[in-house]
Amino acid sequence: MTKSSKKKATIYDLSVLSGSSPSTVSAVLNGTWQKRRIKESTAALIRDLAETHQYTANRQARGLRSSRSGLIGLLLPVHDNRYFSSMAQTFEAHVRSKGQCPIVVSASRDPEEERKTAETLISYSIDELFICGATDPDGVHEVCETVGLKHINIDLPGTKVPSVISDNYEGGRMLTEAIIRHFPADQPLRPDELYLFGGRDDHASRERIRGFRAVKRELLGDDPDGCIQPTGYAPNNARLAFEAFYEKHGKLPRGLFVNSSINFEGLLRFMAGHPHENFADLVVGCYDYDPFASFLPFPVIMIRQDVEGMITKAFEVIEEGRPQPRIHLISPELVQPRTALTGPLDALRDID
Amino acid sequence: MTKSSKKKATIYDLSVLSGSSPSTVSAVLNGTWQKRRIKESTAALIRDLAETHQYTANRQARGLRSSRSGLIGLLLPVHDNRYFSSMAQTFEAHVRSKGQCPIVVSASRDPEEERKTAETLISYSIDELFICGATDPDGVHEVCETVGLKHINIDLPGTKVPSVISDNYEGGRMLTEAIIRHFPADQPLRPDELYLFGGRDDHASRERIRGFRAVKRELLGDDPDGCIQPTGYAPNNARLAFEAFYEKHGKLPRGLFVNSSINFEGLLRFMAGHPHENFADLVVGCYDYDPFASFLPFPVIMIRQDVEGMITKAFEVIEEGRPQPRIHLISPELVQPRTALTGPLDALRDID
DNA sequence: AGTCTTTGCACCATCGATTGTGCAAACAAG
DNA sequence: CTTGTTTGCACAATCGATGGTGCAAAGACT
Repeated sequence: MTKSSKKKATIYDLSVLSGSSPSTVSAVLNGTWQKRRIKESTAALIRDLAETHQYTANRQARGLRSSRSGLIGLLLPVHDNRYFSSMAQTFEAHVRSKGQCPIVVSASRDPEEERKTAETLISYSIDELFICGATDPDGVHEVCETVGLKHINIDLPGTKVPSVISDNYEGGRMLTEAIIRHFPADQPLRPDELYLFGGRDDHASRERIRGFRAVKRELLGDDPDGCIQPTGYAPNNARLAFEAFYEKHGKLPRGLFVNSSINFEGLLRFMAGHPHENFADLVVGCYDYDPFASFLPFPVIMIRQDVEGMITKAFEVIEEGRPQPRIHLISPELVQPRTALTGPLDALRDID
Repeated sequence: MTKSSKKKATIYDLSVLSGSSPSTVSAVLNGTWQKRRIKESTAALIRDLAETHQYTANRQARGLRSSRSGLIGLLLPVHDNRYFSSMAQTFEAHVRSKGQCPIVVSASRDPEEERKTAETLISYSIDELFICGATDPDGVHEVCETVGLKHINIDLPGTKVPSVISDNYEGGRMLTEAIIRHFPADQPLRPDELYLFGGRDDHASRERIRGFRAVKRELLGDDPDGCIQPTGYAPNNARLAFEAFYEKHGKLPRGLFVNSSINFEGLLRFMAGHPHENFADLVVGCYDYDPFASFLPFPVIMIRQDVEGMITKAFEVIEEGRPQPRIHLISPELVQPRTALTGPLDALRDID
């Protein structure tokens, strides 16, 4: 077993082996060697040694010195849902293509935890932070600001730095209209038959609700307050709301605008508890896309947010110097029932 | 704006402010101060200063000195799927509860990328690496081994270090049996009507196939080779396989064992292309659980792998000194159609 | 041959925290 | 009052890479 085993080679090891100084080795291996007028032959020798000894730079040492780490952070509410996991997948691809290392962490929609998590990432000297779906983006902003960390909001906007979010108003309108139009003309939906469940008092929910109500008024002529049921994002709270409605009316509303796929899981839980109902007349619109949900036994119209578009835009905006804290809207897409869209995974090849 | 803004406080700053030496400050703030016989009053003073100046240790500096980073890595094939995203979610909770920081990265099932990614993580001096679903776990092992990094395999086993995986044989048996038994006695499934699609030549697929074939032979008396269609994991390859079958036979097999939820997406894509088929007689078993898939218009029996159990076991095993490279089997769970299980998200509270 | 310029590289401080060691002051024992 | 012990902390080396500065040797020029 060669000496190369067991401990990583450092520039000092290579310096001894090559007969050059550590700084020369460093310069050669980090690309600044031309600027330092190192001979090509010296560089070649060192590169060779680095190769055979499998040298890779210690990022902590480099980061300590340069106060940059090569890490780019993504702060998510949760991992376990197709919207956010595709966010992670897309984010990772972008970061890796820039030659940096993604670090994706979730903070459970808890403002306190969001700040704590950001602090932790900061303690690793991350270079940039993408704040996605944060409950308190401006709180996270504070902690970034005090250390001069570049950051940007995604999915839910803040007021201090730029935000890249879905056009939730337009999406809410599209989805609501699609639900209404899905009913045949001879059995049109009444205003009190179209409910919105899920979400809470955040920007996205408010905008979707605004779109929902506007379209209801335009197309159905009325928009009763009681049809808005912001139950939060927990599946079980959504389930309880459906239970309560069902208890009271003996059925679900014919038209359902579900605020997210997580809330939609609450609807599934409700349905699992009512195995003999067939929900024949039901039309569901869900603000999020999940391929399996699209093929459920009742019509499910979905909104797919343009994750790729949002991430791309966010990277563009964050590169600008000190950009204005404006909101960039990215148009989402309406997805008809029984549609299997491709996603970030399709970009990967499958080795067989 | 107080001086605390703009740049982070270091132990040197606090050392000046408190009149103590940097080493004293360090000892107080990292908990080793009792061992160093620092007076309680000195410690209190320093803790106070640290608090008001929002001191947090620079992890890169600490890591450089101690050659530990506080980072624990999880290497995934992909993020964007409920199985792996729940893996990430669960992993993260465990790591955070140990006071460390999770770093989750995906490597697209590509052996080369798996090794490269591990190298990158190593360059950040991660403390442990969990290798999940790797195509070449032993390749990753090599790179970990040379630097003495603790690691463990999950989901797909290697031969060099312990592995914690699903009991895929038993799971394959359960799922196959459940599919067969789902057909009424008067219209029993014939051996050539039960196909397995998806997966490839990895340990998990082989074991599932072994279970599948064993049960077919036991219950149906035969087990034709042609019924095994390992199409890889890409949704589109699975779709093409379904397409081809349909082309040839004018219908799908009545019984379908789909090797993963990603492959199942291939089935959806196929179905989207055949909108007028109703697939009335179809029974699908899927080796993975997705709540939405469970409620599709045909019976879908699923296997939920015990992610929480696997992660917990993996943490136990990795704590043992130099454990044997044995395989730990974790039993998966059979999930009947129309079942909405709770997941890692339910452990989070929802603030309203 | 003497001066000036360029080439090629070595030296050393530095980033922030950790940790082994040394040592004065306070206290105890004789 | 002297010697020995404990308390409480400061000092300084160290982790690995970076980058400013300095300087000898080689080449150019007069």
